[in-house]
Amino acid sequence: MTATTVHEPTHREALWELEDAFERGDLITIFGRCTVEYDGRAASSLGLGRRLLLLKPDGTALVHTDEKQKPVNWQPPGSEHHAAVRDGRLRVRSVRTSPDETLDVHFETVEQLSAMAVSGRRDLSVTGSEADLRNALLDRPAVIESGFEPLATERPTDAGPIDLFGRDTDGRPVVVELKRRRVGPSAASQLQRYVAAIEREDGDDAAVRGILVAPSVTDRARRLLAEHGLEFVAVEPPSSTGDAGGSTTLDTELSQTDAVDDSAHDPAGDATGDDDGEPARTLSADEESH
Amino acid sequence: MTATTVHEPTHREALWELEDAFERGDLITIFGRCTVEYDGRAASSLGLGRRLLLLKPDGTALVHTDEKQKPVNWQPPGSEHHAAVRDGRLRVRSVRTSPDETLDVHFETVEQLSAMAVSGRRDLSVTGSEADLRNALLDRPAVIESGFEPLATERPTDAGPIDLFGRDTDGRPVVVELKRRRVGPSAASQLQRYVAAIEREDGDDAAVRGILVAPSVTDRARRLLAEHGLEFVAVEPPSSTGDAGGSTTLDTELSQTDAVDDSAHDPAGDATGDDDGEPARTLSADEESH
DNA sequence: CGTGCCAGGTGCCTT
DNA sequence: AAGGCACTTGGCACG
Repeated sequence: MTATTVHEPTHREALWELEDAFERGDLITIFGRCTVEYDGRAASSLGLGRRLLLLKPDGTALVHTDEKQKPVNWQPPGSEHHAAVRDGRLRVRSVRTSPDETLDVHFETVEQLSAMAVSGRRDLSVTGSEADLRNALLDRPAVIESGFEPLATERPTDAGPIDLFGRDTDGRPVVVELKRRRVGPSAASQLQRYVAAIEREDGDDAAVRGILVAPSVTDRARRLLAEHGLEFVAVEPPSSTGDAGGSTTLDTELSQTDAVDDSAHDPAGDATGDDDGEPARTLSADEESH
Repeated sequence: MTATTVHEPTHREALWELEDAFERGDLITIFGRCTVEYDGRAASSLGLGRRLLLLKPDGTALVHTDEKQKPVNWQPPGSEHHAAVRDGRLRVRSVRTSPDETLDVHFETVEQLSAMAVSGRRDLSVTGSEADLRNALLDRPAVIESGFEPLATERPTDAGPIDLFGRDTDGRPVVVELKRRRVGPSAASQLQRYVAAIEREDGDDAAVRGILVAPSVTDRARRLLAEHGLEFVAVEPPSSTGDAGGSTTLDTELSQTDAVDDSAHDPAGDATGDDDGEPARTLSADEESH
């Protein structure tokens, strides 16, 4: 049996089971009436109630109620779990250092205690990240702008690494900041910092352009972009469902190593057209008043 | 009994128990060998392995392994849980809309299924937040600067709400941005946006000062502050280390004013605020509400 | 280990 | 509902 459970144990029985489970490196769940106190980076206290305590062999401790996704209290991995019986009651204490933090769970009653041997693949691959978006744009740089030439990704600057750096058809340096979701003012500020850093470092007389690539942008961010002469290109992240008007959709089905050249495969009906103002994809922030 | 558990049920038995537990609004844990697939804002797939599935009556679904604090897969509150037996195996599906997201857990074997009736106080009071820091500073504005006069908190601007707004002894407007942790460049940008907003809105000829209040600042952020003529004041956030008692003591340490640029308005000495000659006072940011 | 930044961030609150 | 932001953010990658 890979899962052992005791129902309504005495506090001392629970303690024995707990220590055995710690020994085996099991994943442990304890359900019962308890109080919770946390003290460390902040401090909190939680009155008596039925909750689920989840203890992981890596030192994680999670206190869950019947609501919300986040635990009401927790302790990060690397903490040390200790169990003891004080005043006839089970106390589970999870401690870590730097910063010093302590989580105490005092059980009034233990209704159930389970110990499970957990194993299995933990390799989870998530697609749809910003890195995926970047790769898609490297495959099709024209999505950003016709003739845009990528030169570097994660180019380091004084202000931090630039998502995508390149040149436009006029040879002007272009800083591209990628966001996979609708962006607020902070992203505009971030782009502005990068542009300023490149202007300082390269010291070129050629003005540095800054382009924010995201599905959409909030009003404040749009104004902030305009203030700094930055641009915005609407691009839906890869593998996203639905299509918002005026934005380009990237499909990353090119994961096959064979580079199927589908450059002619342009789904949008709008002309790939002349380089005079084509507002469908690239819009200058100071002209698009909405 | 408030917790019912079945060990190694058949998939069909597990389904019955599950549906009963859904009906009762129980907190449910399922432990077994399973695969997990998620598709929505992103997409992921997880191969066969022993994991713990936690289903909450509010629609939350969490898949936990033996490591890490965050679940390896999840579904936020408001989702709908569905259970079914397909090909003789239990499948738990959690779905939500806007955005459309689906989480599928296919069980090869169900080793344990528990249903628990959870109730209890959920009122958690956390001290040490940014709001606490702000209250402490309202009590002792001299910590920011001798003679600083707070005028408003959360003052709205075009760039968003300002944490703390006031005037210095010369009557110049001061924008204060509070952070409870060591800050990076984004906080400096945020402060800069607020200062610019106030300068636009008030249109005063009096230059607007910006002060970042935080425990410490990274190098890049420091340089960024200097660039924009912004200032930094080191203040430790209220912490409750050393006392596990009921009332949280917030001892706000007084640190030296650290004017970043040389055009410092108030260099050296008197900003240490020793003019009020008080021993470090304990500031209660939170009335004993329970 | 600190620094910086993305995240399927989550949660809270205001407009 | 959308926007803006704090968070015991968590987690990762890099110097």
